[in-house]
Amino acid sequence: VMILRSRFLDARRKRRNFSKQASEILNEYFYSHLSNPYPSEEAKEELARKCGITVSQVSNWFGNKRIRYKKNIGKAQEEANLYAAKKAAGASPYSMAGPPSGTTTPM
Amino acid sequence: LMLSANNASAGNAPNGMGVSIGVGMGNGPGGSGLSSCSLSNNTNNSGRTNFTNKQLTELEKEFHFNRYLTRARRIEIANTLQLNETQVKIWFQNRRMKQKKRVKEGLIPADMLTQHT
DNA sequence: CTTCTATGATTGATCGGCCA
DNA sequence: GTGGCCGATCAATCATAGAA
Repeated sequence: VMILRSRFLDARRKRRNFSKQASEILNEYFYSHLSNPYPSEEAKEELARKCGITVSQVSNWFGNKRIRYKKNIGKAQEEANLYAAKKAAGASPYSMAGPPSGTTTPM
Repeated sequence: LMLSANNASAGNAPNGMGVSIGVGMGNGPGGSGLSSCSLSNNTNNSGRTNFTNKQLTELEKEFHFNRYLTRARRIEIANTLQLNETQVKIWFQNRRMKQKKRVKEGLIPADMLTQHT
């Protein structure tokens, strides 16, 4: 193992988890579009703004989320489906309540 | 040494995820025994090749010389580094995308293309 | 403080589309 | 038709933050 950690210089070293709210926004979008969790460039830009992260980070998040979601299915993942149930896509007539800020701006 | 930033970029959608499996892959290692160090290419259990430090260094050097490869150059490099032409080609494509990403977000050297230190 | 899990980033390789 | 490139994505992996 000298087999280097040429990746030492990788930026992975200093990673910061996203804020709780950012994760909330991302998960909300993901579960609201489970049938097609591939946000457009524009959608990514908006998510990035709302979350206070870069578009690239949004892409990374979705990439990881899709794969990891798929690797579970049948797990508590469906539990997280609560996100969808709670805020559903587009317009939830009833409660828009929920967690934090109601930055629910569909599109 | 160079800087490093992060990111990736966004994307739009193929559609329907679900069953994406099917990783067809095309070439297997050709069936080799194990991959250690010496001969043979060291591909992982999966089809991913683990480039050595030397290979990466050479590729990087070549990239700074030219961001695009000519067929001849590609063959030469592939030979020198004991890689396939395809691997070299793909490495350059990925490298170009990576640099673009860096330029897009991070502030990377304004002009490095015209190359002048 | 140590161990284990969750999560962000990196990267070789694939897929579809476009163009010379 | 053929081949390279681009853009997005996948899939495995790395390295660390955070929970137990």
